[in-house]
Amino acid sequence: MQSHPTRYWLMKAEPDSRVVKGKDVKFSVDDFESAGTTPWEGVRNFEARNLMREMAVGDKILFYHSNCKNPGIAGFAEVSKEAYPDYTAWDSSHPYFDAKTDKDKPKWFMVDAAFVSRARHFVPLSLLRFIAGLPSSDPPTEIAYVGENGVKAVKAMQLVTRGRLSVQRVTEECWSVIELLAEKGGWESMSFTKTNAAGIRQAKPKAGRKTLTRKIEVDEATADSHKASGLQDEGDAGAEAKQEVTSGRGRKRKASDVHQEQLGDPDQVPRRKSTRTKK
DNA sequence: GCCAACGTTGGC
DNA sequence: GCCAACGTTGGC
Repeated sequence: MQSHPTRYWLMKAEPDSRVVKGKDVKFSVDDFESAGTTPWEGVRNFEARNLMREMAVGDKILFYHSNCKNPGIAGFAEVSKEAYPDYTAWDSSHPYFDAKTDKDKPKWFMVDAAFVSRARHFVPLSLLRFIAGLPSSDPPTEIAYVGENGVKAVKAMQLVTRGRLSVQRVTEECWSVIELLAEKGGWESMSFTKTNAAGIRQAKPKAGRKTLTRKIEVDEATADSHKASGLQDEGDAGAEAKQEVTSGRGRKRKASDVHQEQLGDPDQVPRRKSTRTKK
């Protein structure tokens, strides 16, 4: 039934409890497994939204644990319902209510995702970063089975090169590598946490941005949440594809991610899919 | 339209 | 909890 080839995506959720407006937004692989199918609500980022609108039933999803002690891919899922308006944006009691949208012209969308399986071996981000930092395309012996193409695929993952988008496109090669890693494991004896074995990681540039300038005292007031909600319009901006990253402050990227989520029914526990919510 | 400030994401 | 990365807002 799909009129086009299956596509692959990576979607993040936060497995640790975090209370937002009185509701715990945590959504771990355990929660996902229990829920079976869940609406991916709360995404309030244009690029992430646009990607969800490209999803078709049957597309595969890498379920990622974000903003936690041990981030990484915890399971597999698939799109079970195409994008439709995210009704939580109209729920004024909801943490991610967006007063700027109206039902006649939905701005935010969500898809339904169905849990498929857990990763037999949790695939930590640290492993992916380690692979991405390898000097060549030769995988270490422990995971020789991923092959050179596998290493190349990981090196190109947005999860590694970009990071912040909570809904990302993933190549078929990448999907295969993650699936293999999750199935076979083998890196248990390696140590690449933090400084990781090769010390790779992206070293950080140090001079970078000047954002540091700001650190003022912000009162963390609770800001209204409206701010980020976006105002851009929906028009689809979609595509923006790439842009350059200018140096200095003005970087420009394009989209971003962000989503959060919320709850579904009053009875149900709210689940968060996205990573970070705003405070 | 540019760019500085700001607020958030999210790894560590 | 810290802070780097970066999207977004808003002044000009």
